[in-house]
Amino acid sequence: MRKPEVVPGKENAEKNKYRKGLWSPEEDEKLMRYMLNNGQGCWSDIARNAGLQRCGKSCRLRWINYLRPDLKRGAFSPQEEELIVHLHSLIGNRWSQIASRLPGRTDNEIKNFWNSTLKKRLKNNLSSSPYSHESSDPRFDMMYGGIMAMQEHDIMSMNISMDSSSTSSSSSQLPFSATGHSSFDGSSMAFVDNNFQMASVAEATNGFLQAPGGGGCLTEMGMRMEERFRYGGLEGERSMEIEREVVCGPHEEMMNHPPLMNNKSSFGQYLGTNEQNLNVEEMFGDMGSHGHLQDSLKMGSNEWDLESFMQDISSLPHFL
DNA sequence: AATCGAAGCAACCGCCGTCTC
DNA sequence: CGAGACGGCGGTTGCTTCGAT
Repeated sequence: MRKPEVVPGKENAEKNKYRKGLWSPEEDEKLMRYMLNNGQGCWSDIARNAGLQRCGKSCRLRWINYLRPDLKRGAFSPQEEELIVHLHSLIGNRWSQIASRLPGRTDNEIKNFWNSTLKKRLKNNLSSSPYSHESSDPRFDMMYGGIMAMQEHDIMSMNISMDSSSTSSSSSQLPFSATGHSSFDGSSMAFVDNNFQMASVAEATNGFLQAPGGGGCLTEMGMRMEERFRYGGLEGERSMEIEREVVCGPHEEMMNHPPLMNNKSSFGQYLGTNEQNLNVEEMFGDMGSHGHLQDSLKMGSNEWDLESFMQDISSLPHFL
């Protein structure tokens, strides 16, 4: 935490107008009282009118992260942890989006929790066991161990499951779910799907092993699959281009070792074709008919609609 | 009791998108 | 249409706490 301080120097006069550092109880009280009486508005005005020598941004942050009455205090519940891990596997470091799925939790809180606790736990789980059997928390094995096992056993084919109609089986616990062998033992694991089949995972994993950082990224950090769907230029049609980005390791690993295969054609290579036009309903099954997602997919935007996606994944079963 | 390092967390920084003039 | 203000977000910093030695 930071001590309250005022930066000296004339050149910083503008900055000096505002206090920085820790909030005093008096400041908290001023802001709280003002917010409860007047509600939210322009944060610069709030700071001024509440009699605070803080910039609007600082007030906003304090309110959102600490003073808001609906904030939930205390440790994260196991369910919350699972949801964070699950959502992070889907959308990465979009903390505000993740926070929006956890009532009473802030993006900052979740971000801190992830960086200090969950990330470490994931790492420990991976280093303790390349396969999921011996690690302490099977949920993380599900997330990060499964694909490692695939690579290890050179599975030659797998299907991508978008079967969201199964709402209670283990197959629905991941965006790509393993059915049949939820333990991800690799020896007989297969990703099952109704719709399309990935021709050669071996080819894909070979690609990763050639990534900067070498195969180590697979064995040390596990692998993470991240999908991005692009749909554009197909107005009025349900077909869309799918761009699949497969990356290895947690986020920081991804930053260090950008994925080699991150474009449309590369995924086509995975599939053994140059391009895949996929039906949304086929892709998402029932999920696509839940409303927002399918609608958003038809909008002709070049980026998929995250908001809608987040709304739609609420219809999916949670991790446990 | 003192020291040190890791963990946890509050808050700042800088960037980006949106809005307003 | 461009500039500036503002809000939101993710990344990062640095302080406090706590446990181990």
